[in-house]
Amino acid sequence: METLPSGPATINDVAARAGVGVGTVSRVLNGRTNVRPVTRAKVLDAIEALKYRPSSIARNLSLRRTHVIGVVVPFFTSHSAVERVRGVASVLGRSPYDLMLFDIEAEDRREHAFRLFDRGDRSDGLLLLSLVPPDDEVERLRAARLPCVLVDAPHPGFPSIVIDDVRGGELATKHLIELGHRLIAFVGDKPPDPFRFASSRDRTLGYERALSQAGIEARPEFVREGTQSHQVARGIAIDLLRLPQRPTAVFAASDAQALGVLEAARILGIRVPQELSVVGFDDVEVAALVGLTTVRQPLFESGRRGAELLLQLVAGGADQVVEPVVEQLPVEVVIRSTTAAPG
Amino acid sequence: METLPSGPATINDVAARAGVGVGTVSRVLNGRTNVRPVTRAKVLDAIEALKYRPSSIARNLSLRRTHVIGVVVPFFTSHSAVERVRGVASVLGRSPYDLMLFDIEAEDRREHAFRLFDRGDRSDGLLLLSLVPPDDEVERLRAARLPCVLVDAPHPGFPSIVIDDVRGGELATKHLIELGHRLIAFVGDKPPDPFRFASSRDRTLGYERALSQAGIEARPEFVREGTQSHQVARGIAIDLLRLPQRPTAVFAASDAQALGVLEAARILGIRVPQELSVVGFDDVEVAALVGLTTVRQPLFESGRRGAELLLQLVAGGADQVVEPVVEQLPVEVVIRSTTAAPG
DNA sequence: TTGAAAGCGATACCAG
DNA sequence: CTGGTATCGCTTTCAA
Repeated sequence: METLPSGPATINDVAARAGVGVGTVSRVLNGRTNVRPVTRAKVLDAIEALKYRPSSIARNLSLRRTHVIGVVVPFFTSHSAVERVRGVASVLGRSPYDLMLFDIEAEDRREHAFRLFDRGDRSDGLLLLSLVPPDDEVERLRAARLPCVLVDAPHPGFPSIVIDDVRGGELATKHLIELGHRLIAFVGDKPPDPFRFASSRDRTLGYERALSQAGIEARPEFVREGTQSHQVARGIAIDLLRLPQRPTAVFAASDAQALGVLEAARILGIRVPQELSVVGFDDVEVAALVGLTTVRQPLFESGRRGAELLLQLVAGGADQVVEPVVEQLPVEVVIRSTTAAPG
Repeated sequence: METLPSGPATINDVAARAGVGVGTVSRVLNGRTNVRPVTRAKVLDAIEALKYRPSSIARNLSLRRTHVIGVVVPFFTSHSAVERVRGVASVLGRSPYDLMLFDIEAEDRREHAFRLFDRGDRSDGLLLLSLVPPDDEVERLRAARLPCVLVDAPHPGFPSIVIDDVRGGELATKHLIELGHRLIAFVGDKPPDPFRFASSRDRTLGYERALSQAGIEARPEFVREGTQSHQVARGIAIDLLRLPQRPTAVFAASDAQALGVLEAARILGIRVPQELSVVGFDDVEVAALVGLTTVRQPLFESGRRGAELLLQLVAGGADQVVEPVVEQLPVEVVIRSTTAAPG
């Protein structure tokens, strides 16, 4: 009979069976018009009979493209990151691109750096969420002409989707000031590691600016730093709320941290918002559920826009001139039930 | 001087520059020992000078493996799915495998079916979360000898990680019965589409079983079906709570739906748990935050185990005999503050 | 319109 | 030990 089917059918098998050349099969596969209908039919029959499916790997090699978009995200454990990834997925889902997820939290930094950027040929484009690549990586990315877009992190070399964190921090703090608060504390992130982007720091800046604009003296003991986890934030907040001169309001650099503050208040028997006002940042889904007043940033939208922009770059080809545009998304305070005038 | 560097350096460039054959370069690259130190040094120098990085694509083609694990997830918008993916990511992060995410919610079914399983050569293994593949796909997966593991969905052909949904539903309902409730309603999913797994249906079964065991007559008007979204569940719950004979307790097939029920109660001014008890299912993070009594299933753990099992299969090679073991993870009721004896 | 052949960039076998 | 060459499965000139 025929050659024994060792493994899945290849384009050669199809060509042989249809009695044509591989080139012709390829043309049919790619919807080229310059194929006689009769020939096309023969090829289609062979494909059907052999249950042939083209190998995307071989295709990748030949075309020098992967149809994959890489999404690099630190700390995939955070709600905000997930929300952004959702935005990305919503765009890629309607495109021919697949989504490769690189969670650098889960792996050793060195290994990651090696693997991810090994050549940049695992994906046709990279979306970096909330992290700024070190300079040497930037250089390699450019050398590899790999389209890149940053979300929630600024970099002079790449287009980026950001928000005005300073302004966000300012808005939150102003809201508290306008309610009449004067003793306002801040709970934020630790100083960032080389990879992560320091959005929290900018929010601190906004906090300080709002205070000084209102003529309120900043108290060093009111500014605390920890990690994003609400557990850690809770501990920090407990310290804060045990101060001899206790703050009447807390602005947290993220909703996760704000939730920790809320827990701390509950533990200490401090009523919110009567005795303590709390403002978060992000407006993750939980915020609405627990009635947390917060600064909303368009998380899903940022992922969506980032993906759109990246797809555009990818489509534009490697030779286009990419200007590192900075797209700024709006922020706004969403007032719910964790803030009120000081008791 | 040398050939102009059109694109990144290849293994040929390295071989030429080092004055050796490509075979030797490949050996060095792959850490083979049978290379003279001097030769190795020359190759390493050339690699360094050329900033050469091997092409993973070409590697894939030659090796016939991708070092990618595909994770197929419907409804990536749900917390439980995300939690599972986290579990998967935690395992893959410490492995040489990358994670490709296929969100079939975001794309057209037909397109998906074509793309995802086109040949199965985009990944070395597939993890299917909460969905059962249609029979023809199963056949293709087997034909392609692509290792597969199901999480939160049973199938006679593949190993799977599951929980006992019937028992979960039973436990939840029993908890309510033991509190003294007799008018217990159920809010669950719609009948499943061909793809999605019907865990909700099994939970209904458990609900019914618990009722009958307690000698409580099941009321058809107390069993409602909608979607997973809490918005829809809220609407359904409002209907339910407006019934002439209103239930004193509701068991929801997921925490998302339970949150909808909670909202409904708030809207109607019904106090929880005094006038209405609510039990959810999953124990997503939010559940703890809002104090929801729920049936805990190990979401993260299920992803973790699934990934571990899959990696094992992948390592085992294509020729091993895979018995479709079913691994069952435990469920338990977590009692918080949304359940109490009927008022 | 179509077939033959040359890449794409690695791995692996086979002599030497 | 090492170089040469076939191979992986597809796309794409280049002639015919």
